[in-house]
Amino acid sequence: MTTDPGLNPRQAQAAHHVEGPLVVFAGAGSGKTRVITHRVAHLVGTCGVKPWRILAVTFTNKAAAEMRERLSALVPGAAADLWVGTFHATCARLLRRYHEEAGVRRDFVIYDDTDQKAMVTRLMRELKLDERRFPPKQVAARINRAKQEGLGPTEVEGDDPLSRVSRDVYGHYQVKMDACGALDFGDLIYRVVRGMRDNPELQRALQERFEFVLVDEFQDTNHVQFELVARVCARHHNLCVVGDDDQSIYRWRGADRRNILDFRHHFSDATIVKLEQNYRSTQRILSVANAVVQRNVDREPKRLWTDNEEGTPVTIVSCSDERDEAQVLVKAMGMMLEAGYARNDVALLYRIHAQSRVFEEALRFANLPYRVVGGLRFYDRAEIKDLLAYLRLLQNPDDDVSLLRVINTPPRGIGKTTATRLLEAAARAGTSVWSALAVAADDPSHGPAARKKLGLFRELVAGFMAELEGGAGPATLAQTVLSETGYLEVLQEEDSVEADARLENLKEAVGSMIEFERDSEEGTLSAFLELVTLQTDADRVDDDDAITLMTIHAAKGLEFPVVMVAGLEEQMFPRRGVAEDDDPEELEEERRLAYVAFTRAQERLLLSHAQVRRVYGELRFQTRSRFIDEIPSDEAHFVGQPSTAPATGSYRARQGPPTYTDRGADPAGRDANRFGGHRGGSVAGDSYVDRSEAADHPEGEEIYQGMRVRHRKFGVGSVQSVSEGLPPRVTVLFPGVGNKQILSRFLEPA
DNA sequence: TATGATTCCATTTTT
DNA sequence: TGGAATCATA
Repeated sequence: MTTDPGLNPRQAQAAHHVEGPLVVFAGAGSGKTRVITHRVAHLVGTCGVKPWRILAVTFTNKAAAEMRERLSALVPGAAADLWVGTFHATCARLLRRYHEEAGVRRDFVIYDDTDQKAMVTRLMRELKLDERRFPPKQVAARINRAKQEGLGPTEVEGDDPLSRVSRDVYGHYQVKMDACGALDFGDLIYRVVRGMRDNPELQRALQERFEFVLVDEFQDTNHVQFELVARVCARHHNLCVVGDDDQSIYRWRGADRRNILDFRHHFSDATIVKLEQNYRSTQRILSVANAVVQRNVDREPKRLWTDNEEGTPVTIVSCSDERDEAQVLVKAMGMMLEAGYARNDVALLYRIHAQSRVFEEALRFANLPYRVVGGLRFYDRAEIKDLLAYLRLLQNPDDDVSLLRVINTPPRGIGKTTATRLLEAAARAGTSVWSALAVAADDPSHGPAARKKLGLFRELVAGFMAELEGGAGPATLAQTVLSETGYLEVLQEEDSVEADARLENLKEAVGSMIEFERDSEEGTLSAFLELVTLQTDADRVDDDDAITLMTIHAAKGLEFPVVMVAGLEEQMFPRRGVAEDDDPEELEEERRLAYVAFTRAQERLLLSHAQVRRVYGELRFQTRSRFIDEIPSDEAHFVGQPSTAPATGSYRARQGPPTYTDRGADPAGRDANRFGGHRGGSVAGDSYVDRSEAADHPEGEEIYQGMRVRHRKFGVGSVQSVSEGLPPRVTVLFPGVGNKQILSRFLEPA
């Protein structure tokens, strides 16, 4: 057995495992990615496994890209041939390759959740079902749930009205989707699995193709995903799964932790490896995270430990209300920056998106650049979806959802009445809307004006299709579509800020298509469309120097030197819905969520709670979270007014209420120097006073282009540019670091 | 067909 | 409370 440099014994054991099932319980920050990549490298490099016989599945495109990148460094040349991708992307690829065996169209389009909802809504209207009683959203959720369980329309259980309706709609939905040549996200996986169930040929082909299978984040897999990998591995038994049951936070999406917890029962000869050494966080941060998650009953026993420094105590701040909380945390952020942390080092995490607003306001007021992760995705913007709908329509005219989206966008006089008649005609004939459109010219139910307009639209689209046939790429097609439909013109004439932003977005979209044509092998429209629907904003680069705001869910897999978690109050976090059902499973998931949040922190962790909070416009008196009370008091430092009453509940009473010291000027925690000191700066209690003085006395005139300045963290650099305004912001080029935007008060002449 | 009024609803969202 | 989505009305 070779010894990989820099792998600890456990990591090496996992990395060098070759044959047979393997489960790796990888605690937060335990070097999981290293293990995975080294194992693949070992298989290819040492064992001589052909890279294209290895399948590695991740949950995000980002993780897939990262894995591929790291592998190309370890095993040059092989990385391109490996099957690395998300469940969805991998299945899409398989379905294209084996479309016949799996019984899907080769040129299928992929519907995202919005498209799916549009389809369900339309279907329910056609079926004359009461949308009030049975919200399409819920029905769609039922359909998705069924697919996650690997169940078809007839196999869905439940006798309540919603279940019946959902079952009914599900059946019709699949027929309709088929007619449209569309697959939703759930279908991608479900159809592969069904193909394998129904067609032994396909099953055998896939089993033979993949000699080694590796699944990351296995705690987040659902039932079909489990069935998929189990079937694929049934022949070679070389299934390696990696994950952490304590970080399972997607139960509500159908993820089942039993997949990893019971792995040893499903594969009785499985090797079990636990990675418990954490390389990320200080001892105190870990012990706080451990204290919270260890209260869970249903978990694989393990305890994360570290050789890292003890670190500063975790700071817990009590605030009067959510605005106060925002002010206090923003002030603390300022101190961290003064102590030498970069803005990119600091993250603010919260349980729900709605919490971000107050923080955004406070950050804007303090002039601190920030970025909010999540929210509206680029490809979800209306104008982008419009453009993509046109493009999808060209690829597959039977795609009803896309057709209906653009048939009157921009407005071309095809109103509701005409559209409804067209839909009815399609339903009567049992065809796609496009087919109905072809015969609409002879359909007497449309008036002469309507017929003419429908004909014009059909010709317009047919013209685009001819261009596609002629070999035009996505960028060219997009430009043609935007100009010939009058889409650009309408926006230009509107001449508003919003319209300009839309034009800008469309430009960016076309730009990305040009890039795609240049960089990708195929460069085809269908390849582009697939990429775009399976991609999220998480993949977009975020290299600007800013403080990061996001939900805890979005933070999974990331790490930051400084992490703040807001809103540690009962009902908020742990989150409880209006329906006061005490589901212990849900509480355990909240606890895992807290564990994920806390273990994002490398050096400093700050938690806050408010005593009063406005929720849906109503004032609510909050009790601090039980999670706070579960933290060992010698690991924490309490700041601010003590909370009203300690949380009550079934948990063990702590050793008496925590003692909060006066918050005063020190929300960042006393004695910041205790931590290592390599950050150089102190987070002195009075440092924010300097900041306010600095704001009163702008130092703009003292800083000039080309000047050499010193920053506590980045060292000496040269000023590239100075922006006007209060406070003045300076771009400085630090050798070896790059350009940084820095407030002038953090700089001194060098 | 476009706008303003009204009503409804409200965790988390890897694809 | 605030936003999105739907409805009513010119």
